[in-house]
Formats: sequence, structure tokens, C-alpha cells
Amino acid sequence: MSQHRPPGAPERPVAVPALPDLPEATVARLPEYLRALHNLAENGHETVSSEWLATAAGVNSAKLRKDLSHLGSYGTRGVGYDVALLIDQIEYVLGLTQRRSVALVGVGNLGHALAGYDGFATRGFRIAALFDADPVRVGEEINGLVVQHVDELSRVATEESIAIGVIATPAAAAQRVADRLVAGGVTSILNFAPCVLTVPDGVDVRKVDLAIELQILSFHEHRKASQTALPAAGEAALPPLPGNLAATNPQEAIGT
Amino acid sequence: MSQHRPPGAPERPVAVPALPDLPEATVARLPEYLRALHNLAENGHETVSSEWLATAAGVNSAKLRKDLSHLGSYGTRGVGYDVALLIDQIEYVLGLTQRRSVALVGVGNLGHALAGYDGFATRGFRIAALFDADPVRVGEEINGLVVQHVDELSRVATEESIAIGVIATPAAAAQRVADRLVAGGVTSILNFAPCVLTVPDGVDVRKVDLAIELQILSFHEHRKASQTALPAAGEAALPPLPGNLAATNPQEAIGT
DNA sequence: AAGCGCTTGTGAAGACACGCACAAATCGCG
DNA sequence: CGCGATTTGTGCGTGTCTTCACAAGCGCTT
Repeated sequence: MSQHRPPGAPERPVAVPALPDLPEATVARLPEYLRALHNLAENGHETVSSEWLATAAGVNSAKLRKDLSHLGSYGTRGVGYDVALLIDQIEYVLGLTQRRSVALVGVGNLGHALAGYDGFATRGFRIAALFDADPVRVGEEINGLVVQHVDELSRVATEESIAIGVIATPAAAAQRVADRLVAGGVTSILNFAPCVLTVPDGVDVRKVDLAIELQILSFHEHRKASQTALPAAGEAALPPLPGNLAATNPQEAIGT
Repeated sequence: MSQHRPPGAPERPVAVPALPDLPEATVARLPEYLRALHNLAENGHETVSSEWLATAAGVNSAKLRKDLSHLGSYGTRGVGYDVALLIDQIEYVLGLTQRRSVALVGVGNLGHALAGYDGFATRGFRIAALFDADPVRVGEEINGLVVQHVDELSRVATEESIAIGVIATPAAAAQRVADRLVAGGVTSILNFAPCVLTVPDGVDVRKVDLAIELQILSFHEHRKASQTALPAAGEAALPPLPGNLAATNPQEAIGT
């Protein structure tokens, strides 16, 4: 959350023209800008140019300006962007002006780590409840929270108005957990289980699969290796290490 | 890896026309197809239609067919795709016919979980070495591997020909770690630290930021909330609970 | 052997995203 | 007060990704 607005102040001092509907690609980059802006703010910067911010976020400056222009114009020509104002603006659009409660299901290997990950707390989220299906784990206390049985999931989610759920269970259990989350009123799910979830319309699912990321890297390894190893192949014209053009610049590599 | 080819058999029985250069979006989906295919194979399916596989992978069938067509055509009209053949094909393209060694740096909260995550091992990767900067952690044994000091990183990576590195350190240390990985000959990096890495051309970086995923979900929560709060907007209330489609959808048949 | 139903592979069109390049706006300075 | 340096905001061309729709191909049945 922004430390630039006193806690008691109204949520949004500057009028915002409703919620603009942003391109999905832009939405995915806003959190990155936000992180860079917080870094700048901590270092005492009050304004920042698009060039600077873009470099800090790993994108090119034209893209950054276009992204920000979708929020309405908040820069000053010849000067740059007001860091504090931009932070407020982005946090408002992302819905981070209220701390959001998250239910974490599955306190195994990964879930345990997520429960202790302070990156959530520092960026606007509060893990409000932990669940697991294993009776041995139920009752265990992690970071001040007691693990509850997954049968309680729907009830607790409803009672505490939890809107976001994180699934860190084995794949076999993920769909059942998702159903219970939905039944408990959850409308956004972050899924770490390697499987596809079926959810009703109106529920958003994002998937993070750690092995898939490695497999994508593996592909690029394979491609790089086959390029250097086969000078005689059809693509003979390619120099030993073309430093494949746009494909390996930071933007693309970082892109979701 | 595929269990459909005897361990001793030559790596690639069927000739593959060099490495086609695939659209990046396609590459990102191939691992998902692969996972679905392995599920099908375990359940004894020998062929699969694009419609079925697409549903299992969470994409639409036209996209799936176009993706697969980039690998060369391996389907039979009127029948579908040969599951075992397609698995081999995708694993070859992704470079998964050889088990790849990975160095994991940062054995804190998240790194510890990653070191114990069996999803890596089961999908073609071997964590070959663990590193940390904290002397207290050096020497600790995790899953049969001893944590080494990060100063050894470049040397060990070179000696063991490790091509992929995973960074699970705090953001402040990530760039230094990346530099050492590169110095050790690593050409692919999976970065869990919330920061942008600068690497030479020819090195691929993928970033996974857990908090960013939540922030993107938060945006959609915010948007949904502002829509329902304003009944004047075109979209009336969503139907209460559409329920899951038919009981005969591919997901269930696959039985993750 | 011919016909029929099913499924793949792909051309073409549309949607989206990206990056260049420049006009418009602002500030600081003489 | 005016001018030049700087930086934003954006129109536009380009390339990539997605989706539709259908011809071509395959196997099964009669």
C-alpha cells in the first residue's frame, strides 16, 4: 500500500473517471511499474521520466507511456511523472487501496512457503486463513494462523468475505478445492496445481506452474544448442551465436 | 519424460525436420499439452482428438491444431492424434529428451520448497546443486543435496555443465547471483525475486512473481466490484451458479 | 467400391499489441 | 517575455496472435 497518503484520508482524493478498461497486457505490467515506483519513492525521488521508469521495470519507454496513458494522463511534459501520485493511481486501479484477504489451501511443501512469504503482506494482501485436507496438518500453527480442515473452507470464506483463493494442493484435489472456494463466494483463484480448473463465468483463474516455466526455458536451451551444434543444417547462414535478435531482449524474456 | 520409449532406444526414432521456429505463444502452451497427454496416456488412451485435448489443456481446438501444425503434421484426419507419438514429438521440441540439470540459489522460505518440489523431477529436471549466501544454511542437507556457499556457484556450474539456474533469493541479491550464474555458463534463468535482471544477449530470463499474480487478480476483483455496484451498467447480475458443464467433459475423463 | 461422417490442417480476416517518430506541452533561463 | 531543451501523449505502420470456416483426407460401413 502507498505510504504517501495518510491512513485516515479518503480513499481517493483525486477524482478517477470510473474504471477505464485496460488492455490485459497493460494490467499485467502495472504491478511491475508499481514495484519500481516504490523503489524510487524509498530512494527519495519525487518525479521520474518514462525512460527511467521503463528501464527500471524492464520495458521500453513508449510502451510504458502508452500503458500509463490508459489510466488518464498523469505526467507533465518536460518533467515526467509524479512518483507519489502515480503510485496512488496505479494502486487505485489495481484495487489495492483496500487490503485483500486471501485463503490459502494446501499447506504442503509449497503452501507452507507461501504462507510464510512476506511478499504478499508487503504488497497489499493478507493471508486470512489456511486449509488442508490432511488431519495431521490441521491444527498446526503457521505464522500465527491455525490450519483448518478443508471442510470448513466454504463456511469460513463466506463468513470472512474472502474473495481470493490460492490453491497449493496436489493436482488431484485442485478441482474439488476450487468448487468449494467458488461455493464460498471466492471469485478469483490463483492455481499452483498442474491442472486445468473449471469454474463458472465471473470467476477468474490464473495459473502458475513452476515446471512449465522450466520447460519453456528448456526449449530455448534446445534451440540455442541446435543452432550452435549444426552449422550444416538448412539454416547454414546463421552465425554461431546470432544472439537471436528481439527474442532475447529483457522485455520479451520477462514477459508473462 | 515419456514412458513410451524403452530407455535404451535411440533418442529420436522418427526423423524430425530440424527445429522449426515456433511462435513464442505456442511454446508457452506446449508444456500444458504435454501434461494433458501424459494424463491421457496413463489412462490408456492411444489417440485423442484436437477437441478433447484442447479442452483438457484449457484452450480452444483451433488454436491447438495450429500449434501442433507448427511441429509438422502428426494427426490423422478423421481419427485424431497418436498420443504416444505426440508426447515424443513435443518432448523432443522442448528439449526434454535429455534430463536437464538445474542450480537453485537461495534456500530460504521459497527456495526450500522448490528444492523439495517433486514436480521438477517428474517433468524432466534434476536439481543438481543448492546454494545460499547465509553461512548458517551452508552445509544443510535438503533432499540429499548439501547446500553450498554461493561463492562456489560459478565454479560448480561450470564443472557440472549446468545450463539452467533458479533464483529464489531476496531481490537485493538477485542481480549478483545472476551475474555469477552467467559467469558459470548458465544461459537460462528462472527468477523468483521481485526485480528486473540485466543479462547478456543469449541468456534467457523468465520471471515469476507471486505477488504480481495476486495483484492482477485484485484488479479483476476491483473491476467486478465496480460493475456490480453500478447496476446502471449494461451487464445485469450474473446467473447465481451456472454449475459445471456436462459430466462428460475431458477433464473428468482424464482424472488428474 | 462408393458413400458418409468425422477430424485435421490452413487460408483469410479480425483483434490485439508493439514501437517509431513526432507534435504538443511544460519548464528554466537569459 | 521569448526561446530552447526536455519529455509526454499518440497516430500510424507493422507484426503477432487468435478465431472462424471450410476443403481435404481418412476410415468405417454398406
